[in-house]
Amino acid sequence: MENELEVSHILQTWYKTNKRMLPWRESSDPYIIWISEIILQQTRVVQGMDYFLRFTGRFPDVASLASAEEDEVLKYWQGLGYYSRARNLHAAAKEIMEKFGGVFPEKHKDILSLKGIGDYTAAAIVSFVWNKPYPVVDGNVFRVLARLFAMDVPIDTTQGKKQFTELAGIVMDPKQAGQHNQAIMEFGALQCVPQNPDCEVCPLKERCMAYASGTVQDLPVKQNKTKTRARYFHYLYIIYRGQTWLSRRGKKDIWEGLYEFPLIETEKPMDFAGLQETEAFRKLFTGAGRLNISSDMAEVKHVLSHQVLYTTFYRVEIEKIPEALNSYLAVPYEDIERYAVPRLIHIYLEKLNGNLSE
DNA sequence: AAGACGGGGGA
DNA sequence: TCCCCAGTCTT
Repeated sequence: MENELEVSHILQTWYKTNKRMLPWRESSDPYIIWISEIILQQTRVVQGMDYFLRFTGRFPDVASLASAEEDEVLKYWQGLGYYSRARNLHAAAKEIMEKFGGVFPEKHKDILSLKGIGDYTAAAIVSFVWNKPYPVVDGNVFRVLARLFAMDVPIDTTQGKKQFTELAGIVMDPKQAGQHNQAIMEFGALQCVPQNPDCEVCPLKERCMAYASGTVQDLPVKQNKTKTRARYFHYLYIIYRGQTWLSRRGKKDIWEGLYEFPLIETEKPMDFAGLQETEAFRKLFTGAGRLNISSDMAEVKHVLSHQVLYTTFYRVEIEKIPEALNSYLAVPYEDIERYAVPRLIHIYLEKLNGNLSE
């Protein structure tokens, strides 16, 4: 056989005996494949599994997703992160209803035009579902190819992406695109792992240029240096006759579309005495009568990919409803759980409920 | 071409 | 701690 296809055949053979049993692999429904691919973006299989089952249980097809409220879609995404995935999923479902008559499009170009679907996901869907010859290039593929061919061009550059995509197309057996794509990703996830891969049992050992030169640990190369900034959040859990107040986070910041308690953000760390003297605090509680305040959680450090949040929760009982709260959403306590909230707030609420039942 | 966007798990 | 995970969108 041609040397070009040999790698693909080895990967496919390896795949047949080593692949994991995963629910989305039982389906050939493009909708189901789509949902699984979006959930698995930047997300491990174990982390996404429950979300996939719940999400497809509640939204089994394009029509059910399209007709849902965005808040409910976000609720099903709560805790998973990268919430634009959920918003885009919802928007794309509506697009499919309107532009494609509710039928998931089959053309690569049409699929790529949907919100939240980029090169990787479009290739995954058309190859898995219809065996179309588009190579997938995800984190696994970058790693496998970088090592196999000792490619040291950084993967997070335009040049790098172009070169790896081209190489992925050359390595792929076009007649077995779906299985090949599944195989090379699974191989990266289970065998050619980022740290300390067991190269001695690797079926591509003899062909791996990085193995030959002892550079497996150095590949792939990234030039990316993400820097994080610190932010200081002060959440006010306001209590008045069985209700509290929430607001929906807006665009151009983290957690868009999720709900949270009234928030005061400060430039610097600040204790409660300092917080009380801020304009925002005064404005929020003018007309609230006497405040009965307790801090249920000391400062919590919450780490995101580009931010570190130093957060304090204050539980504040008020005597009257201040004017400023009219711009917030009044919610009975027992309804808080209906709203999608950031993980950080979910943890706070769990702790609060735990303390109540102790 | 760079940054932003969550949260979790492994070494 | 640092790195990475079946990436995409915005600036």
